[in-house]
Amino acid sequence: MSVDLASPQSLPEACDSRDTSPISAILEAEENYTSLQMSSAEALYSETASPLPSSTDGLIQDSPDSSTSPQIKPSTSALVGKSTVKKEGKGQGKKQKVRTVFSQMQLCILKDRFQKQKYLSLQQMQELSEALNLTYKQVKTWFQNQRMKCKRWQKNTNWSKTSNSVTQKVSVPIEFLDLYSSSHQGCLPSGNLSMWSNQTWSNQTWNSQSWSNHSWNSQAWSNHSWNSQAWSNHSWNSQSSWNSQSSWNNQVWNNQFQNCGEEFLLPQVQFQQNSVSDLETSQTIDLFLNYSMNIQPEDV
DNA sequence: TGTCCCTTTGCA
DNA sequence: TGCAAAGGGACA
Repeated sequence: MSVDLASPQSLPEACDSRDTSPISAILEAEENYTSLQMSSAEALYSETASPLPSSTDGLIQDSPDSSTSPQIKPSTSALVGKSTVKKEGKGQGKKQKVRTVFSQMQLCILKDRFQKQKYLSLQQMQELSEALNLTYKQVKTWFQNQRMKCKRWQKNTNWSKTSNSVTQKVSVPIEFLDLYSSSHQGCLPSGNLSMWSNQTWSNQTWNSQSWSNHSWNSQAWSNHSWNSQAWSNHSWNSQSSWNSQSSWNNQVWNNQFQNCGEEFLLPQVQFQQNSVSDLETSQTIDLFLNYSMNIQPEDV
């Protein structure tokens, strides 16, 4: 795949003044990216079975427990990742499993959100799914899979801690970073991708100098991030669907992640733990968009 | 009803 | 073949 998602040349539409909202712009950019990703066969398929391919369309809606999703909304375009169905054959009685391939942009936003919040309330999941043009169920499943992935990582980490305290210092960050660094690969400006590879990521790479070189500074982030006061004022615990178990788990998970080296692994000014809100979701999208367009936040 | 956990399945 | 989305059972 040689398409450069993030380069401004690839996203001319994102600068269009028709719709300046971050969501629209980012989804529009995503649409272009998806269309570029589509093979000719897929394009043909999407023509004949429009609006497929889309992870949110009929195939998903037909799933047995899709009725549990608070809402199923029709897809409007191909801006989501593609989903495929294996052509008929085995498993006549069983429904074919559809495996959605989330787009890079969707993964960026999902992972960014996950880093800040391991558990989402029903409403938050709904809003996120709407923003990403995914189904509620897909977002829920993604978060669950991600939690399991993290748990496995923690298990391996603990195991390697006890078995090899020497190599742990090196192996843990590399593995852990995969959760985060990989999530941004598709959103980065062209030419910088190598910076985000697991091999090259290091404290050395992301010192303050590197950040200033990448048009990001702490001031920009403080302008776009919620401070602790905002965080304390924003009570997502008040949501009706937020039960005590979820709340507890959320705290445990977030604490676990804070305690397992996140502050060491992540650039100091990158993703702040204290910002969890729907407003921030749009801000995140805004930031990703600006970043992908190589625009400094303070210029916006 | 959501989460955990394991498994199945599709794709690069 | 590994990864990741999704299925499904057990549990609270």
